[in-house]
Amino acid sequence: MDITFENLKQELKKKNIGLSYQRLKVLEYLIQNRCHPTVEQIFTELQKDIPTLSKTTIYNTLRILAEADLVKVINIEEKEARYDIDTKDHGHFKCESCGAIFDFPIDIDSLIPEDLSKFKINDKNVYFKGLCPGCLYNNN
Amino acid sequence: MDITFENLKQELKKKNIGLSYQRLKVLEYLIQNRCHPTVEQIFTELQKDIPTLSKTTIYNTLRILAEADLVKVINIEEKEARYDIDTKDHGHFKCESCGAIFDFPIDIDSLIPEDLSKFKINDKNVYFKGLCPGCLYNNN
DNA sequence: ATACAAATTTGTAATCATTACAATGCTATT
DNA sequence: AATAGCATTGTAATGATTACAAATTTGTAT
Repeated sequence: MDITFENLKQELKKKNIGLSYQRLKVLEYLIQNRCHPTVEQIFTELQKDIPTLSKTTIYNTLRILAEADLVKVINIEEKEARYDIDTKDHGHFKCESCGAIFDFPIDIDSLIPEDLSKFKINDKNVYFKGLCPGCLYNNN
Repeated sequence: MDITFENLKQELKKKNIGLSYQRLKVLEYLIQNRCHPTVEQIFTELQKDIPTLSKTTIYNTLRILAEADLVKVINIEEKEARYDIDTKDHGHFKCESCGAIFDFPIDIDSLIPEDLSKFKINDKNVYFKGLCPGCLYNNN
């Protein structure tokens, strides 16, 4: 299923999550900004539309969306969480020079070892770090 | 190369890292406690041996060991970092019920897609979350 | 051994993302 | 319009980590 605003609204309804203006704005932002934004980024941008916006609302909304599996939390950094509207399995690469986070395809399931056959896996994360082609080229 | 106290001491010398009592104690603790301990755990335990020990020393030591690639930082949790003396590639599974972290073998390199051929990969992490066999059995 | 410089440790204070909580505001239903 | 329940807001608390400066230890040259 495609990640469209309408589809996600359906999902929220299906899961009995109220479609408040703030929540829809957060969703909209995540759909349009696939750069794995931080709470700070989302807050700063949406504040332009909603002057009374509280950062707590962003935290609440993201927690609810994550619990409903509509958003994936990315803990690739030590300090600040990032959020991804794409919940399908894929890897993340963080450039240690420019800080950008890149998606890459990865077939995680094909590598799950026999050792885990008795475990119930709810969440799979593959994080790489290093230097992206641009920074390598510029010797950053 | 095996992970022994003596081998690690050699590594420290080779990298011009002073072999202070505190640093050796941290290494010793990590070798003997492969449960991916937190700073708090390491500090609490070593304090018994070194009453004047400061938590800052644990942080400093772990940062130095990690920079020297003698220890791997595990950011599988949101808040607290964990540390692993085993720097060879392997996956980590965190049980969301009991909190235990399990190692599992995984051939990460075979998964790296063509898309990343122009990236320099310095660090690879595979983190799963879910329920371990024990907790599944006990319906935790 | 002594003195000195450099490295290391220590303790306190600051930082900063996240969470707790209570008060206010909004929405839907009757 | 009244009410109840949910959502938002703002402030204060939490807690891991870092900054920093003083004190201690270590290594080295004399």
